[in-house]
Amino acid sequence: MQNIKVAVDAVVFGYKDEQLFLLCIKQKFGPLKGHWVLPGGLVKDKERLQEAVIRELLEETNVEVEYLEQLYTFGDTLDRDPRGRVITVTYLGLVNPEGLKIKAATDAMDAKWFSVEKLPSLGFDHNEIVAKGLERLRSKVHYEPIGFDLLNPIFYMAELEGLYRTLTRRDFDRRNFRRKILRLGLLEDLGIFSSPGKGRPANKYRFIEQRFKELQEEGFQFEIKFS
Amino acid sequence: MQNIKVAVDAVVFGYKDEQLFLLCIKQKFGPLKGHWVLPGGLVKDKERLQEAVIRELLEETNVEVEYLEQLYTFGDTLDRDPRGRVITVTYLGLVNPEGLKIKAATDAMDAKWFSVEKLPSLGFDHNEIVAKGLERLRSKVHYEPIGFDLLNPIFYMAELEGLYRTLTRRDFDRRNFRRKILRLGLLEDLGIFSSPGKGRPANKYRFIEQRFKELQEEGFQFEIKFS
DNA sequence: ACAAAAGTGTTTTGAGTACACCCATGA
DNA sequence: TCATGGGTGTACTCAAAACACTTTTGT
Repeated sequence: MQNIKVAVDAVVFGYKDEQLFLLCIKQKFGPLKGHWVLPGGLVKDKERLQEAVIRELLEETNVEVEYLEQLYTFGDTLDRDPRGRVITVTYLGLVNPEGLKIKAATDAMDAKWFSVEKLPSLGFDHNEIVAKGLERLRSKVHYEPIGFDLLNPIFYMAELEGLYRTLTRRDFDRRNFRRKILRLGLLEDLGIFSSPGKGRPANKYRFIEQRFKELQEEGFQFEIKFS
Repeated sequence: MQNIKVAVDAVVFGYKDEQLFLLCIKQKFGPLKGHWVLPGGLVKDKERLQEAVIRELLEETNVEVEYLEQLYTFGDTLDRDPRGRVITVTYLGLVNPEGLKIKAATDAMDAKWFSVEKLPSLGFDHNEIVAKGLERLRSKVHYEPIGFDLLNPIFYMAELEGLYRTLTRRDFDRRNFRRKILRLGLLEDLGIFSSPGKGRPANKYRFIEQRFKELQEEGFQFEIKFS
């Protein structure tokens, strides 16, 4: 008779000011009490996997994600928990700046956003999971328009540019990036908005979800590369 | 107390003569007795997931794969089996022509290679799993050199070309493909071999695994695209 | 000699890159 | 007016695409 438990864990990223953040919670019970870990928990018998992730995220962090996809299933740590073997189906989630802010308020609780550059040592094999999530995000951003889920629905070109700079960890020409991403025909120019600071006021843009879906039907492949 | 069982299933592809084949087995017991399904089964308590796949493949089909990677975890069919909920971690496997032949001999048993073009209706949600596997294979072949695992270690350029034609379902210029793949610097020209049929005898080539790993370290990205 | 398949060469196009330059605001 | 960042234009490079052509075998 098989004795394996099934859990879900979420690698949720947020973005702000050229920095990528990871959502963590502080363990309250169990052998890892006091350690930081990823949000997650056991799946209920009558619950879909993705539902379980969304539920745990709400319960533990009060965060709602903009984007969610299955990442990988980790199940090779045979003796992680003395009470029995656990395999965990992990998900990659993205929140926009709203989600990021809300959480900052509940900061005093047991959930916190960590800069990806200064991650603490997480419990279980969660650092490994984060690595997988980061890798997925960083590679996927090249050939799927998921970066937009980390921004406000309406954004400045410089923000999109900064996001890509942060995620790809590459430096590229501002002007060429602009042209490259505009040529895809997926951004709507919303005209000039109030100036955010110094210099000439900038236009804001919007990702045209609908247009993307249309193009996708025709076999279009989103792609943005850097030298 | 959670009551979920964990299984693995394998989507194993082979290739021959411009055709892609899928490995299936005929169910001997249970409610789906007599139906074709993917090789797989329950994971043992002290067994890694990938080990379970390899074990099941050997037990059920006597096939050894050349390549194996985790595909996706299906767990949303809450009432698939009356005896309880099962989530299944699926794997994508590739065999070279050797593996394909061996199996053809055991044909009379309960394992069989089906042309992907003429797949039967599989039990459970296995057709959905195959779709996922096909999609993964077809997209991954563009940016990772996994196609070679479907060929003999030594191959004619025309074979490689046919493989890419089959997988991408696109027609492209023979000569441009040749140049494109040679320019990557990952193939060793082994010189002229015996002529396989009509026409001028062809050179054989070998994928230089070692060279690929070296380049990968330097941040090289394998990529082969078609218009 | 001819068909068939392998291998090489050439032209054209267009995206990627690296720049210089102009524009509109705040101070 | 000057500094600052936003937006536009242009020359160069090089891979991708579309071709014609030559080479080497079997029949």
